[in-house]
Amino acid sequence: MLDIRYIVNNLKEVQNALATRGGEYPLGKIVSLDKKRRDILQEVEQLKAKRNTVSEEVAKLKREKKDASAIIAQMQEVNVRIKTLDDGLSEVEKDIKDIVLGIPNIPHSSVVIGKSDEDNKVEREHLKPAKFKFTPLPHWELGEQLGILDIERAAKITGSRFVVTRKMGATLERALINFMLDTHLKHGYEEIFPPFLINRESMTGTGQLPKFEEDAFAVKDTNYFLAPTAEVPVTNLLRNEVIPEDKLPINYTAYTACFRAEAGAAGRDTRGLIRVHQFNKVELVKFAAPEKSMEELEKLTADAERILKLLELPYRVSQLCTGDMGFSSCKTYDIEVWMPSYERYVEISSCSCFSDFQSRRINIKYKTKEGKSAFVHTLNGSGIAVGRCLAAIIENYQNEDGSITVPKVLVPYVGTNIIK
RNA sequence: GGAGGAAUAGCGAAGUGGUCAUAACGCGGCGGUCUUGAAAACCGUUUGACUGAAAGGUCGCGGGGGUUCGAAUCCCUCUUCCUCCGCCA
Repeated sequence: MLDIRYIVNNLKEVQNALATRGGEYPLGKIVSLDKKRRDILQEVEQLKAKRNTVSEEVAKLKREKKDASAIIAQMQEVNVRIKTLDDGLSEVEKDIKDIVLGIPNIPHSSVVIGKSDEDNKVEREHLKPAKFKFTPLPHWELGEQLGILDIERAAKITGSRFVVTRKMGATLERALINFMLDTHLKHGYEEIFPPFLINRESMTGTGQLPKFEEDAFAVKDTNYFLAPTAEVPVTNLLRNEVIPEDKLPINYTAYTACFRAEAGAAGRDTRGLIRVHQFNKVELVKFAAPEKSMEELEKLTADAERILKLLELPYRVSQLCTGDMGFSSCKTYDIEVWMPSYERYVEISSCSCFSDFQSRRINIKYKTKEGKSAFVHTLNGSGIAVGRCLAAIIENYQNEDGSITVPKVLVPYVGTNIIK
């Protein structure tokens, strides 16, 4: 949520900044509604001040055992007016909020301006994709062949876009989760294991709702949603809290299963582990002072990259242009891993700074020693998507005989260096 | 799932319709006096949001709603916590 006062005072600038995202937003409407709000506020507060004064008079008269019925009757009338104004006020406030909640974050000034993913800027690449002397198999074929992926039976249990991992596949998946968490713990992150069911307020806080309700699974007859990412529970961990400045930055890492309806993805990436309704992910979440948040974004991205470096997987990092960034983000780096069967890079992590967009929604502040308080900046990124990582390992580490070499760092976790 | 109790400042806690919540009292924090330094003692200080050019005003006693001229206090509702019972991994 943007700062309404900032919108009102910097209308042109906000308009231009949002235009780089390629959308149009009713900012003028906000300005006029805000004017209306303040007009009502002024009138109703004056009346309330009067009421407070008169109430004191009533108390005084009663104490002196005098008659107060005249001014009480007068106040009854004033109260009717107050009630009307108050109702009008909450209506205007709701209208403003409805609009503001639909407006995306302002891109950071350093972000590349562009329309679509074609305008994203590749920042760096790590390792060259390997050239196979044979035709590499896609992970779903090799996985089924080795009996470590069972997509058909997953469909029996639940439906399409679900997977079952088995034997070394299951072990490898569990190993990846532990390896990722262990690595982040070594680099200053605190481990969080949150609930997978999330209430509406939390989903709204981090921006999944109200705009993207169709992307989430709702639990029938409850107020709960299945977590689409650990970002939601972990960011909301500090909702309505004030953090002493010397505690910043706060670094959390969390493993959760993630659940996504993939409503708009019919026919895309239908095979294998790439686009499924339930997947595992290790997430990184940071809370930082505003002047440090861009620096922390670089660190967070490096922390996510570290996983791929240690796994020795080829990847690249792109900065998303204004037109391709997510709704709440002010700057985003995507990390993409090389997927031989696709013959292209596939997103495996998305690292974003949200400035105070989320913290204003969910009221997370920090307080300096001098007693000044302001909204913190929130950041998060996958550290990294486990399912896609598993797919990348299967494909990039496959051998001609249909076996898979286990990445060196995972050997202690799985107890073998080859899967066959 | 059933029965009862509770929620007030950083913490504990008083206040149960109108001389006051810039909230008694205690602890903690911060500043100071004293001290070579520290402790103790003493003195002072210690919420946030909105609105307004300012003076000022409004709101905030877990959240929301209601009664009243006036609500921390009465009523409804939701949430969380505690105690007991039942069930359970």
